[in-house]
Amino acid sequence: MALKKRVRGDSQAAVFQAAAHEFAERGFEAARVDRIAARARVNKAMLYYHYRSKHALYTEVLRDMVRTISARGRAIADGAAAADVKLDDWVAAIVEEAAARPWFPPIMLRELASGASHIDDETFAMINGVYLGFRDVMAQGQRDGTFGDADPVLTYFTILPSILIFFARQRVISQRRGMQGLAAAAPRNTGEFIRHVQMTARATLRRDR
Amino acid sequence: MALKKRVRGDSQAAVFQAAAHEFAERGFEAARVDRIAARARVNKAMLYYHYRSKHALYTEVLRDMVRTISARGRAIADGAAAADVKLDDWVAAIVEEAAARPWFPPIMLRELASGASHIDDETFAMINGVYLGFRDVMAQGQRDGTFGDADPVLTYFTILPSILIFFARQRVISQRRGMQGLAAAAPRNTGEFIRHVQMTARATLRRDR
DNA sequence: GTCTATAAATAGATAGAC
DNA sequence: GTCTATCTATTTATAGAC
Repeated sequence: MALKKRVRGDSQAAVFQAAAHEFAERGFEAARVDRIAARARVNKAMLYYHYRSKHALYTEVLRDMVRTISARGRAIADGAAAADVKLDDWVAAIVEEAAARPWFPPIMLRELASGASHIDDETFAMINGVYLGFRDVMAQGQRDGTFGDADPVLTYFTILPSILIFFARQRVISQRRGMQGLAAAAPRNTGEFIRHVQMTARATLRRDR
Repeated sequence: MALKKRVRGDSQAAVFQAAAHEFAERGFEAARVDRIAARARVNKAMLYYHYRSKHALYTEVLRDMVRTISARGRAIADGAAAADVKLDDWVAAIVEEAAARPWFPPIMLRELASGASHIDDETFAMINGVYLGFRDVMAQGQRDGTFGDADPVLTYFTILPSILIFFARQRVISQRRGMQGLAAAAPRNTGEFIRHVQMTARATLRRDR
C-alpha cells in the first residue's frame, strides 16, 4: 500500500489535520475551505459532510488542543509536588504540547490579538482552565514562601506568550533568509528552550528580589 | 464648529486612523474596506484615491508605528548610559509606544502568527531594527559583566511578547464579563506594567544565577 | 460516503459625474 | 477632492447524482 493512501472512512481525520494547518498558517478569516479540502485530498462537499461549517471545524481544532493542555495543567496543579517543581513541570508540559501541535501557537496568538472573537464560551472556559492551573501553582508557592508576591495574571502573560511566539517565530525565520538579526537567528531545540523558560519563570517568581 | 467635523483635506488622516483600528480588531484579511471607509466617514472611492490598495494602506499603518519605535530603540542603544539603565529605558519606550498606538500590539501579534506574511522587505527591516537595538544593549551589558550570558533572541522573545499581549488582552477582558480567572482580571495601569516588565527583564538577565 | 455543478452572497476595486 | 453606481472575482455553502 502506498505511504499516503488513506483507508476508507479516514476522511474526517484528514480534514481535521488539513484544517489545523490551514488555520495556523492563515488564520480563520484567510483560511479557505477549498484549500483545506484540497490539502486533505477530499472534496469540499465531503468537508461539509463531516463538519457543519467552517466555523464548526475551527472550533473542533481549538477544543482538541485546549482540552489536552488544560487537563495536563490541572493534573500538575493538583499533584503533591513542591511549588517550584510544579512550575517547572507546568512550563515543560505547555512547551511539549505546543511542540506536538504546531498549529496551536499561531492560532492562540491570533485569538489573543482579536479578543478571542472566534471562540465560544465553552471553549473559552477550557482556555481559562489553563490559566487557573498556573494560578494555583503560583498561589501554593506564595503560601509556603517559595515565591514572591508577583501578580498571577501579569506573570502568566509573561511566560505563556514567549512560548507561543517561540514556535510561531520559526516560520518567520524560514521565510526571510538573508536577513540579519531577527530572522537570521538559528532555530533552537525544544529542550534548550524549555530550560530557558523555566529559568525565566523561576527568576520572575524568586522570593528575594 | 461641531466636535467631529473634519476640515477639508483631512480625509487621508481619517482613513488612516480608521484603518489602524479596523486592522487591529480584525486582522488584514478580515478587515473590510467598506468598514474602514464608513469608520472614516468617507466613501470607499475616497479611500482608493488616497491609497493604491487595501494592502498599501496596511503597509502605511505598519510603517508608521515601526518607524517611531525602531528610532527610539536605536537612540537608546546608541546613548551613553549604563546597560541596565538602557534596558529599563528600552522597556519603557516600547510600552509607551504600544500604549500610544493601541493598534500596534494586535497587528504585530498577528504578523508574528502568520510569519510576517503581509510585510514587505523594507518594513521587515525596520522591525528587525527594533530587535537590533535590544541586542546591542544586551551585548553592552554582557561585555561589561552587568548581564549574564543569556541568548539575545530568546530573551527578546521573552520580553517583547508579554508587552504585546498585555495590551491586546484588554479587549478580551472587556468582551468576556462574568468569566472568572483570565478574563475577570482587572486591567492594570501602564506604570505598574512597565515596572513589572523591567523587573522581569532584569531578573532574566541578572548575572548571578 | 463521495463527487460535480452551482447557487447566493460579498469582497476589492474602478468608471465617471460633479 | 468627493460621491454613486457597478464590474468582476471569489467565497461559503448546498443540491442532487452515484
